[in-house]
Formats: sequence, structure tokens, C-alpha cells
Amino acid sequence: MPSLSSGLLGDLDPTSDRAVFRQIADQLREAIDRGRFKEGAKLPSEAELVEHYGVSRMTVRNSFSVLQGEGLVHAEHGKGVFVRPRPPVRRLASDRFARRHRDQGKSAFIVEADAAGSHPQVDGLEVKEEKASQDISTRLGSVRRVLARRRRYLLDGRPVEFATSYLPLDIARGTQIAEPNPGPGGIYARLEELGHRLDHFEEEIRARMPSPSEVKTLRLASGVPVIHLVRTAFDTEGRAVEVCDTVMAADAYVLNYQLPAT
Amino acid sequence: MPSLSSGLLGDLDPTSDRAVFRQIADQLREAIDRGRFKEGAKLPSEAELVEHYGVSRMTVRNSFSVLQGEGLVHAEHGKGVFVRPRPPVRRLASDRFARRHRDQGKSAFIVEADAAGSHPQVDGLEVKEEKASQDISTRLGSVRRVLARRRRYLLDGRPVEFATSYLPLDIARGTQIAEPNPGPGGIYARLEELGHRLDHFEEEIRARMPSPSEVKTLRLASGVPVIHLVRTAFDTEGRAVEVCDTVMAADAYVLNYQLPAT
DNA sequence: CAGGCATACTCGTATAGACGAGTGGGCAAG
DNA sequence: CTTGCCCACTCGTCTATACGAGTATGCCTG
Repeated sequence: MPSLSSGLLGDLDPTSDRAVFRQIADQLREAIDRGRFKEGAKLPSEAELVEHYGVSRMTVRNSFSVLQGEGLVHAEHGKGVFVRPRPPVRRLASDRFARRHRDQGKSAFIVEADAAGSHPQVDGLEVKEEKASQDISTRLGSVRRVLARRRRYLLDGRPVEFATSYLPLDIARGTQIAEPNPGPGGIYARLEELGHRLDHFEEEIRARMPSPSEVKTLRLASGVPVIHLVRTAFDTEGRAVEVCDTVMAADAYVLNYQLPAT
Repeated sequence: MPSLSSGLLGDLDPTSDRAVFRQIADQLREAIDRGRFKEGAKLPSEAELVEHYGVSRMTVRNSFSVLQGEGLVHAEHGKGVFVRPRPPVRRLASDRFARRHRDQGKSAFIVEADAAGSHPQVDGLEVKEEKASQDISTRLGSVRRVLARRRRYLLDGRPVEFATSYLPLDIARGTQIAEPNPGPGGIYARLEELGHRLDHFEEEIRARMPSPSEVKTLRLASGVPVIHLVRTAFDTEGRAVEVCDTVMAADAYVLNYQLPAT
């Protein structure tokens, strides 16, 4: 039997008009912030908190759901509720598509991860021709059908990113871009070999909560948003030659950009 | 008495091992996605759904809380649960700090919002000297104390962004930068007048769920993440002359960047 | 000693009921 | 007609209970 007496937590203020479950959430949050519960540590069980505060179990669960929504903790069935550890983040530099990074035989993702000491994997590779969505069609300049290259990226076994590249068929069909393995330097290297000299990229960044299918694909804990990045590659003639739609687990990424002061 | 018969919703599958509240959430989500409930529309009330599905009220509330966590709906006490409308977004262009945008008398935020037909406000202005946090100190190159300029930005009455600029005291003290109104072109114009010719900016972007204080400051609905952007300005000598820490309501922003293919 | 099972602990799901508080419409009194 | 109150409807909070399912541990059996 658990001896409880979770000495780190205070009492409720019955005179306060703050809801009880919020008061409990506040105390737990503060305890976490102060380091009384460290990353990965187990919080008191529901039963212990019921005992400690003298409230019903649903009230305690309600507190936990507040903290889950904030991304502070996560529950594991049969084990307990734990302070969510901050996973190692992947930093995306704004020069990651520079030509000088394209001469290796491996993809940028693999090279970076190796350098950071993580174990990278690429997964769920799928290459096919399909009808362009309204959005993609607009971005690529009114194309009807496109070549789509889908893949998922994992770091140390954890899915962190899901990306789809779209290319106009008149560019990609029949080239190595339409093969599962696009070869050294990736599709940007192939595009340039095909005479589409790249001029610049435009990136569009949003953050939002994931859809259920994204939760599944990225195995996201509750309270983790996604970063949605859409990159369009333009050649020197101003034509959009590729659109890459990427959904990233927000807790696994920091994006870096360098801007000239002009 | 409500006549219910919310004909748009199906039945539960008792053989499914998917939890009842998830099935209900799924049906509501699908109805929203299909446009059966439009933006801003009211969903059936808890009581109606209790009736329709023959489940207890807590189960229905549980479904709603799933959708709230996804940022799809929001509840209004005494009124109902509504499909969350997508607010107008502010697009941040990567050239927004170019010198050519600095000659007007008004701040970039005001100019942009006016152009977009929204009503901009700046709020909670606070300028003071304070101790630099560990992080800020590191970014500015080991300064102890800094000038901090805090302000909140609103669009059509809605808070969308909360920003703090930090500057080393040896640069900012006694200048117009230390005044509430930094003058035309903002602090970057003043910095250049003071001889700190700007070379480039570095921006660091994260997305996460907001802290309770951020929820309050930005009046965030549940299920809305924040974008956390930290920008460092460097002068031509490579010195960091300003750090701007910005927290944005993620549903109000799209960030745009343009990258050279190098 | 190894394997398997029982058990106690964990969270997950669901029910039923109670009261409170915000909102808005309708009715009644002035 | 206007004012003000009441009531019905909404979601918010909380209690108490029940059973299910995942996990870990230790004991018991072979």
C-alpha cells in the first residue's frame, strides 16, 4: 500500500473561486516547474491525490487533463502519469539546402542525425503519380497531375516528421526523381542536372494542433502541436518546380533562419 | 424542449472497440470537416447529444474535450459549443525588416494591419532596465543588465502577439530607444543612427502549447498553440545588438521566409 | 531454476446525479 | 411601451461508483 504523504503538495483553498481541479493542476504545475518532479518522473497516482486532497477521482483526472493539454505531462496506462521529458530537438538551419550540402551520397537528414549522434531512419516511402490538390496546383502553377514523394523520418525510433514532395509530371516523369531512391544530393541535385537551376525557396510556416491521422503517424503525445511547413522551390526562370509539404512534431524541432538586413 | 433529431449524426457501433466518446468525437469531427457545421455554427447541445446517442453527459463532454484539444471547437458558457472560426491571419514576410520598410513614421505592425484592413493596437507598453536572463545574456554576449521593451499587439481588438526586445545597456541607455516611443522606423532605425549598422538577423522558431500566463495575455482558446520566435539582430561587426522574444497566437500567423538556393 | 499465474496497482471508460452560473427570451408588472 | 424578473436552456464543476485493461511484482508450481 502506498504510504503517500506527498509532502511536496499543499492544500486547497476552499474560499478561492478557482475551481478545485485548477488549484490541483496549479500545484502540480508549480511543483514541476520548481523541479520537485523532474523530467520523466512519476507524479503521485490518481488514488494518492484523491487521498491527499480529499476529492473525487474525476476531479484529479480533470487536473491531469489540464496538464496534458499543456503538454507538461503524459499518462501511461497501467504505469502512471509522468513529467514529459523534452526530447532532443533537431535544428533546421536556413542554409540546409545550399548546394555545398548536396555532394554527399546520403540525404541531409541522415547526415545531420549522424552528426548529432542520433539514429536516423526513413520510412513509409511512397512514390506515385496523383491528382494535384487545389492548393498544390496553385503553388505549382496550375498543374493537374503531379508526382508525389511521401516519406516519414524517424530519430532514434521516434517519428518526427512526415513530408510529401510534389513535382510537375513534365519535369519528373521518367527521371530518377520518380525512383524510390533519387540518388546522391536528393531531388534538388537531380532537378539541377535536368536543367532546372534553382534560384530560391519560399517557406510558409504554421503551427496548429495535429489531426487524428497526424497523431497516429507521428505517435504524438497529447499537448504536442505540429509545425506545418510548405516549401516551394523556384528555378531561375521563376517557375515553381517543387512543393514540399512537411508536418513536424513541434517538440522535436527548432527552425533557424538567417535574414539579411538588406 | 429541443426537438433534436440532429439528422447529420450517425449511430454508435457497439461492436467497435473504439471508446464511445471517441466515436462521438469522430462523428462530430467528420460533420465539421464535411461542412455540415460551418465556421461559427453551434453544435448540438450536450443534452441533445445525450439524447441522440443514449449516453451519459460526461461521455458527451469527453467528446467535446477531445475536439477542443484539437482546436476544432470552443465552448461558451451559457450559450453552447461552436465550431471555431479561423481568424484572419497575419503573414510575416521575411523582408519585413528591410531598410526600405523603415522610412515611415508608423511601426511595421501598424502599417501592415492598415494595409490588410484590420484595426491594429499596441498595448501594455513597458520600457525598463532589468537583469538579463541566462538565455538573453548568452545571446547578447554576456551582458548583465539590459533594456527591456515589452509590448502587446492586437488586431481588431484581439491580442495576437506579445513581444519583448532586449538591448545591451551600453547601447540603449539614454537614447530614444529607452523612450516609450522610439520614433519613426522603430528601434532598428535608431540603432543604425547610433552607428550600429545592421548586418543580418537570426530567427529561431519553436511551437508549443502556451503557459497559463500566455493563455491569459493572448486570450487564447484551448487547443491553440503558440509560436515562439526569438530574433537576434547583428551589426556589421558581428555583435548582437538586440534580441527580440516574441510569443504569437499560432492561429493568427503564417510566417514566410525566402531562402536563396546559394 | 524457469515459467506461469495471481494479484495489486495503475489509468481508461462510462454511468447517474447534483448544484452552480452565464445567457437570453418571454411574461408580467409598472 | 418599457422595465425587470423569472425561467429555461446552456456549459462548468464535483461526487460516488463501477468495471475494464495494461503493467509489474512476487509467489507458486512444475
